[in-house]
Amino acid sequence: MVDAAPAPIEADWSEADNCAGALGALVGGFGASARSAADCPVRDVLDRLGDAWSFLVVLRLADGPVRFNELKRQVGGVSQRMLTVTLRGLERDGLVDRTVFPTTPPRVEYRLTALGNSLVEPMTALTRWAATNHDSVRAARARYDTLPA
Amino acid sequence: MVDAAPAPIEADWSEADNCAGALGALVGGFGASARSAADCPVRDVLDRLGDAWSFLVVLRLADGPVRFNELKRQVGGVSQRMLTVTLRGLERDGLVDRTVFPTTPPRVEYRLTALGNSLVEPMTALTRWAATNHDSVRAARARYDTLPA
DNA sequence: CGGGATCCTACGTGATACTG
DNA sequence: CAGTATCACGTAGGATCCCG
Repeated sequence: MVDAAPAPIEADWSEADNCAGALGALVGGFGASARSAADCPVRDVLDRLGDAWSFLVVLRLADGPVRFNELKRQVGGVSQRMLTVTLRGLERDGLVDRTVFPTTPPRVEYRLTALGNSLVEPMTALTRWAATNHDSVRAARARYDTLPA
Repeated sequence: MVDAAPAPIEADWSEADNCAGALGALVGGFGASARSAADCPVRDVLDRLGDAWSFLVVLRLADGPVRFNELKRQVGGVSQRMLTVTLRGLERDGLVDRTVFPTTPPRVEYRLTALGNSLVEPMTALTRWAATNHDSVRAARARYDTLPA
């Protein structure tokens, strides 16, 4: 198997207002009711999209089905193992569909599920923000780094 | 200092189409031109929002200024160090503003900058998606985990 | 209260080799 | 081609102590 236990994060959020304020309300209101990260949608879902790879893979898959190695090339910089792990995770979460063609050599195609596709739009919003404000961020960094030691 | 080197990721994306397809176009088109992660807006920005903390902190800050320990409690589960590191990162990126009141005991307030605020909306889109589809994701996981060994 | 400095460990990650 | 298995490393992150 490839990395069994995902990490048994089990802190005590009993007093935490994890899903914070206005958005907390939007999300459904947590705080005292949330027992673990899994109970907080924001965390649960974002923890997965958190790792750059998942995000990039979904983005790439938004263009249509792709084969493993093609995907690997297009994403770029991802190791075979991480791509596999990432795809398994996305598949597990029902965002990606994996199809194996019993040919030789084997052919495996990955594509977004309906659920996965519904995620593309919100992700695009963030991506667009990134594109639009990339310069501002870089400028801010430069400024910050040129300050006192 | 707190964690100097951010991580010298310097792979060779020369052939990679990092910002993928349709969104790649939207983003500005990379591929052969991109030399490092820093050149890809999606990666550059998302790598920061990637870690759950940044995302959650910004979300919380969207409700208004907060003091350090208050923020720590509200986010929940974050260690003092990580909150500090996270806030420094956000400050560096120009998303968060840090104000120190020279009182005793010290009082430090964090609030979103204009740039930070502009990020709230796209983040909300993702958050809303998470809230809406959390059940589907959990269901998918349960299904996946009950399959063949 | 806010946070800097240290120490220490787990696990994420890449490189490599093997299979069908 | 599409993985799986193994190993070895780095660093992200938690715990702690202390200072202004």
